[in-house]
Amino acid sequence: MRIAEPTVERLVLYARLLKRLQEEGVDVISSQEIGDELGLKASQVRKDLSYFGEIGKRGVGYSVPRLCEHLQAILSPPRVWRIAMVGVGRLGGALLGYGPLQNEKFKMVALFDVDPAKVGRTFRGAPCFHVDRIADVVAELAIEVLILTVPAEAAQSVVDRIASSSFVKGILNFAPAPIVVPKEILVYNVDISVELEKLLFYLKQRESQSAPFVLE
Amino acid sequence: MRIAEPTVERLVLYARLLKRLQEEGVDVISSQEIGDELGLKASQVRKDLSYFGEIGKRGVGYSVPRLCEHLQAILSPPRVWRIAMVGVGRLGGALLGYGPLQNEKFKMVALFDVDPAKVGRTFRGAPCFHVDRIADVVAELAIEVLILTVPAEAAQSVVDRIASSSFVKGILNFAPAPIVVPKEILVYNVDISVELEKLLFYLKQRESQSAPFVLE
DNA sequence: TCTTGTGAAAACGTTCACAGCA
DNA sequence: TGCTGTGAACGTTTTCACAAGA
Repeated sequence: MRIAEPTVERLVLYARLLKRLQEEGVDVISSQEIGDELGLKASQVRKDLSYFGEIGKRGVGYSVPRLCEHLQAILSPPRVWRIAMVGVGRLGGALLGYGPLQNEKFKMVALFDVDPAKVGRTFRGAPCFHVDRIADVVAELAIEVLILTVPAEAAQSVVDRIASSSFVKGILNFAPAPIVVPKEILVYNVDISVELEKLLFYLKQRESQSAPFVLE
Repeated sequence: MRIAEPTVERLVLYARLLKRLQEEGVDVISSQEIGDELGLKASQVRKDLSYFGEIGKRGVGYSVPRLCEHLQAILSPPRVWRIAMVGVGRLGGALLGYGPLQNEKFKMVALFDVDPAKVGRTFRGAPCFHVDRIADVVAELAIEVLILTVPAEAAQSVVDRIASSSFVKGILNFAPAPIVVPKEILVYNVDISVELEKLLFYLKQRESQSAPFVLE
């Protein structure tokens, strides 16, 4: 069955929350309580969880350890993904050491950059290659996922260089630019300035709504 | 009229694209061409643009300078927002210098951290205060928007300290934690590890689909 | 003829409301 | 009685299909 993207997003949040609750020694939790914690309707929580079988107990709620394990299983990868980061600038560098991204689900096996000062060095255990060598290195090291933290102008050229080989299956794109990829490659965009623009747009809207004598 | 969030997101992408096209000296563009560039259906592009009046020419397309100006006007804020960043760690530091966030739509007027080595200093023109002083400083400097780049555990406590005063109207939350805010405050979450988890989830799904003899 | 603008239809996601079970 | 699981209703967003205009 196909699981909708908003559902997957919430599943990650449930998994995080349940892990915390388990550490706190909570035994049982209701869909209502989960919803309160995460700002969701109880019915939403129940529907999301029901896609993966009956896991709660009617009249009682969800066993925290059981639901936690269940969610881990749903979100656990089939194996450890081999991933690489392209662009070890300010943002890339920050993400390399970013706690929430230190994860047992993948192994950072290579870095790529154009800066001669970085190429040849090793950062947090991952060797840095020149981007010009990306096609070869991706094949040699069997890299499956790329984290793209290059400037907008460079994003598409990186994609083009790895698109022909069928090693890369997914890209997490931080570049503020849309990238065109073959449909075999799955792309998620994290576009920081788009999020900020959206926030400012709706703040503007709210402001003009509350302002008197302005019709829009 | 209320504009749907997915529409606003695409408007930002249109604005970016049109700006580039204008610099390249392109004169006219069709909804089909815009769609091809951004991976959207032409009908989607037309519907989005039509919410703000008839801007194209039938049989011809959209005038690039005209559409560009139109989009700027839609997305332009009523004034320069006064914003602050809470948490000048690895990620916060990277965002401070991040090109796409150097923006004439807002001014970074303050930073907050708990690290004594940072408090009292100035980074990129913005003075850094101790987080304990946030309630006062937000009021003094009339800060309207916060960028939250603190650890997950600290996010809610920051919010609680500024929630009572009605200065802060929006928060861009990078902490991998849900935050509870009064409904007057608008929150956008940028949760990097959630995006990566979603990518890995769907990669897993694709893999198990193509694998033979596995029914799921 | 070509491309926009737009109602209507379809697809998608959320919420409701209640049956079913502890 | 209380809370889950779920079909049906609802609301939202996307896509279609075509009339209207350059």
